Amino acid sequence: MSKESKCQKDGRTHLCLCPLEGVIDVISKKWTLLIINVLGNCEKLRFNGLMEQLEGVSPKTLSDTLKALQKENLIMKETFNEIPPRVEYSLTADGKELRKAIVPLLKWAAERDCLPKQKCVQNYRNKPSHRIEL
Amino acid sequence: MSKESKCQKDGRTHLCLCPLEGVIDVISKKWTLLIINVLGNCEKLRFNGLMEQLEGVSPKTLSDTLKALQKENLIMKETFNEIPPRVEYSLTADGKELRKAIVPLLKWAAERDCLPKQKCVQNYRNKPSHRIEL
DNA sequence: CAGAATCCAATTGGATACTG
DNA sequence: CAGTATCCAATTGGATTCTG
Repeated sequence: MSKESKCQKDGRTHLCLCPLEGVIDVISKKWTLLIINVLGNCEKLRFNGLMEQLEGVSPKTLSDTLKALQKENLIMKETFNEIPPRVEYSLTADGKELRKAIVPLLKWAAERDCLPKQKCVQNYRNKPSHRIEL
Repeated sequence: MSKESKCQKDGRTHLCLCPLEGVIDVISKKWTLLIINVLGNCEKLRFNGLMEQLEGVSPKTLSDTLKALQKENLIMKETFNEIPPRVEYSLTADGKELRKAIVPLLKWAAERDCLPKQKCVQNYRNKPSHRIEL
């Protein structure tokens, strides 16, 4: 989804950034909510730590998503000059706000597991990224 | 995003529906949050009413999204046998729960309009789908 | 370890025209 | 009015291999 949408004002077409559409860009990316959530749970995580917590994400996708989240100022990256390299990701203040804001959504989602089609009700909570710590 | 993910249990691989991933499927669709929001604002809306409120959605996309939301039992459709035809969409109880759950997210989004890059701060609130009524 | 690079399949969604 | 039918361009994200 494009971040820019057109607004009409006094006959001229110009660009605006609509926050609601902006947030949809952010949270609609497949792994975003999960990342925000686990970083909320764990405080700091390294690249491979995230790979594990997320279970199934590819390095490319994770890398892309992390960059997008940094650009949005939702997570921060701390690099240590060591060998082997160490990099730690954590939520920014904005990211923590977002995490708070999605908690009701996560709870709503978690409570929907009474749907008939599900077969793995007892198991999914074992997935680290599905744990919600308040 | 696929609705099914694999879970391991006692050596066997079987399918499960993880609610957290399920909800991401739902809300990550481009117009979903906007639809849930305007239906929360307006109670009942007809197809073309939604088209107007949403400003920029194509009939195909709206139609697809509405079907998906019905399937998820988030909105309901009421058809009247009249000519010309009349159809009204509204939130189900589940949909209303979802709406409540996303309010913090919408507010968070609305408060982010202090970002530097924006040029249309005064205007976006005029977009009906961006109004949030509590 | 923390990614970058490449390639590719599937999904998404927009534009447009048409219909009961 | 409330969609459906087509067609198509762009985006997304997975698999895999490689590297500082």
